[in-house]
Amino acid sequence: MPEGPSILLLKEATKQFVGKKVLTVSGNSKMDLSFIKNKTIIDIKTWGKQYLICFKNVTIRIHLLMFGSYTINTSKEFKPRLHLQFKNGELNFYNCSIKIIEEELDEVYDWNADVMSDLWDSKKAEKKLLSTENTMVCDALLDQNIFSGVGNIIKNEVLFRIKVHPESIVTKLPVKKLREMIKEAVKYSFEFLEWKRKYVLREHWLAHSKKICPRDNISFSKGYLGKTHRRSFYCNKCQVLYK
DNA sequence: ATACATGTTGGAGC
DNA sequence: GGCTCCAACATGTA
Repeated sequence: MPEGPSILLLKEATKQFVGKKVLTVSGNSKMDLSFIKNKTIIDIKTWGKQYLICFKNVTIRIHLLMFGSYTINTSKEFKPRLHLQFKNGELNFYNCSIKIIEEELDEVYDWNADVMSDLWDSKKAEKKLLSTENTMVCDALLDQNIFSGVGNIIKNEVLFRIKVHPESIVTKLPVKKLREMIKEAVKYSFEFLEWKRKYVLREHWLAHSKKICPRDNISFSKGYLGKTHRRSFYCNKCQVLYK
């Protein structure tokens, strides 16, 4: 489930644990995380698709990858990768990737690259995009160093909205189009967030996993494009190829 | 019911 | 070293 907006919802739902002390740590993670027992969560942050549980001097990074899931104050039948027990409540993560971060987060993360952060910097994104060489827009949108939080659904929807073919080369886009792409990546992410919150995300898809272009009423093309080989749905008629 | 997917990482091979 | 491909992880959905 997790593109950036979904992780923001996870953050919202777990803010209740900030200030709480971890009473028990368990799970089937290969990593030894017992050292966070009796530590207090001082903050919960996100960077794109990454969920960050902050303790004094250390952060636990959770990435839900493609099929990760979580439960709050309930549990599933099978064993979680990570279970955190609090005095009132619990937090469980399943099938996720876990990392321990000991560095200062500001050293690890470029907050300006997170499309949903208050610190998002579109000018900086533009600079990064202009410094790419021979890069397709379908790959650029998925580049977490440029658009942290953007995933495949957002990619497909943004390109459809701005009428750009996924195989277009970033540096061949007119500057106006490039800026439109940057702007729309942010705008769509926030719309995604609100639709997801109301469980109506899917019904708002115009391109992703669709068969027919709603603008031209002709078949969408489907391909595993770019270096990332991720599914692209696009209309050869209304989405312009800049090459 | 078989195949595929909202993602990333690390290693092999060139 | 850098690029690309591939397997691996694992579950919900069509």
